[in-house]
Amino acid sequence: MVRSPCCEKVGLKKGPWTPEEDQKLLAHIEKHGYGSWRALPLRAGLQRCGKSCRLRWTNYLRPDIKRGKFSLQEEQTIIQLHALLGNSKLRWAAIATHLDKRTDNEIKNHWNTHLRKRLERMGIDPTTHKPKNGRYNTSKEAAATLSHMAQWESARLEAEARLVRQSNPAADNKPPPLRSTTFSNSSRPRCLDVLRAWQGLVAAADKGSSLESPTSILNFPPPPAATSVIASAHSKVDELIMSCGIVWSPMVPSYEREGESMGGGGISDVVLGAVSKSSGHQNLPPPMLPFAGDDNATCGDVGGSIEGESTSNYWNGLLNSLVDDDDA
DNA sequence: AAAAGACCCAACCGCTATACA
DNA sequence: GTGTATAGCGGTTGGGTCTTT
Repeated sequence: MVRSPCCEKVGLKKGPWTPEEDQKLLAHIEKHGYGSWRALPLRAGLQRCGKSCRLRWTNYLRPDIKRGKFSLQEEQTIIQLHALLGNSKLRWAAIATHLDKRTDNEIKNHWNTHLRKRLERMGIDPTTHKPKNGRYNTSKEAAATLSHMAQWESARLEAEARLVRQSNPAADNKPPPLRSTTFSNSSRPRCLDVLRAWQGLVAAADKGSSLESPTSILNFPPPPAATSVIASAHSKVDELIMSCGIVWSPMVPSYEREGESMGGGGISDVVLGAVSKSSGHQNLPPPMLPFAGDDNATCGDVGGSIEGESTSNYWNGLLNSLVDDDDA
C-alpha cells in the first residue's frame, strides 16, 4: 500500500513556531476544539501541515503541560522506569503515564540530554543500567527479568489502551484524548500504580533489612513483621493486576533459568521473587538494580540474595549523585 | 571580543497501529 | 477485505544558546 503524504508539503512552513502561529492555533482550538488535524491549519489560517499543528499542541501548547525543570522525584521515576522498561516499545509513553503533566517527548529529551549522560559519567550503562566495569550483577537472569518486566509493561499498556477505548463511547461528542497513555492524576487507571506498589515493596524490603540484617532480609527468612508487610504487598500487587484484567501467564513466555521453567507466576511473583524466601513467591527474580558500594553486590538472583546496600539506598545514592552533578 | 565547540530542546521524519468508510 | 485518514511513537536533526578558549 502506497501511503499518501499527510499533507501537501509545498508552500507549508516548517521550523520553529512564532507566537502569532501559536495564538492562531490556540484561538482555533479554544473555539472549535481539536481534532481533524488535516483540515485544521486551513481553518485556523496556518501555513502548517496538520501533523505539525498536532505536535505543537500536544507537546507545547496544551494547557495541562508542566514545563520547566524536572524534580528529583521525577528524575527518579524516569530512571526507575527506564531500567524496568529498557528498550521496550512504548517506554516513553509508559514513563509519561507516571509523570503528571509531562509529555513523552519532553521525558525522552530529558533522558537523552541529561539523565543518560549523568549515568554514563557515573559509570553506569544507560541502556542496561548496569555498571560498565561489571561491578554489579550481570547475570542472564537479571537481563531476562528486565525483558520479562518490559513484556509485562507492554501487555499492560495494551490493556490500558483497550480500557481507554471502551471508556470513550462514540456517543461522547468530546474529542478523543490526546494520548491514550497520558492521564491526569484523577483519571489515572489503578493499574498505573504498579510503580507505587513496586516502590512499596522496595520500602518493605528495606524495612525488613533494618529489622533483621545489616545487609538485607533477602538473604534470610524475613522477620515476622516484614513477612506480614511483604504478604500484604504481594496481595496488593496481585489485586492491582487483577483489576486491570491482565492475564499474565498466557501472554508472556515462561521464564527459563538453566533449563528450569520459571513461568506461571503473576507479576507480584516477579516483583517479590527475591524479596521473601518464606512467602512462597520466589519463582522469578525482581528487576535487576545495581547496588552501590559493594563490588560483590548482587540483586536479582533467583532464590533471593541481595547483598550490600538496600534498594532505596541505591536510589538515594544515585539521586545524590545527580544533585552533586547538577551542583558541579 | 570573537571564534569554536558543546549543549539543549523543539520540531521533524518515518514508521506502525487503529478507526472508519 | 481494502484503502485512507489520523494518531501515536521512537529516533533524529537543526538551529539557537551557552561555555570555553
